[in-house]
Amino acid sequence: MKTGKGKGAVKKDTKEALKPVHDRGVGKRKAVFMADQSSKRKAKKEKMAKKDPNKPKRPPSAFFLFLEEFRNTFKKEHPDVKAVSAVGKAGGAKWKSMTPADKAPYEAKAAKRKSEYERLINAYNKKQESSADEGEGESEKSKSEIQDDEEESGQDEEEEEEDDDDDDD
DNA sequence: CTCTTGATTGTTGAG
DNA sequence: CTCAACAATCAAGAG
Repeated sequence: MKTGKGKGAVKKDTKEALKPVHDRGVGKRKAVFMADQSSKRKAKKEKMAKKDPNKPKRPPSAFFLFLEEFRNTFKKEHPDVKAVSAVGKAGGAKWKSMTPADKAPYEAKAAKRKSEYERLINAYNKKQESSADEGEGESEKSKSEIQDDEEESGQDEEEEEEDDDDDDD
């Protein structure tokens, strides 16, 4: 497999009700118009030139979560091999070997982290808003909307177990 | 930087 | 403006 930096990654519809306006026909509009327009990468570079230390890092995906565990296992079997690259390759191979059902628990956890991440981003966005407005906004007004909170509430730890063992398909 | 995959993000073109 | 889709960047782990 090519390890290009980025490969297939199509986002899912935000809403199931969202039906394709023009069928998937438009689909690869890139083939239609984007002959060799590399403006995309360029535009990014120009526009994205700011790093915010407050910006929360991305949550680990199911694969990463799996890797964490895999590293532990791999380390035991290969105490001499400390190269993360080796584990990465081995993990990737195994990951593909695993069935979606096995990945399910990891995906569930990943989804959880994503929820937390979303909340961080929310706070981060608000913060940007505040500071952007007044420059340094260490104001206390934000207490009404964003609450650091945690505890209580709701960390539901329900494991999403498939009720129906019935395999579809 | 190496290396894995996925997910989030961002830009752009079309409607 | 919004949708849709792709392209790219980034996430961690140890040397």
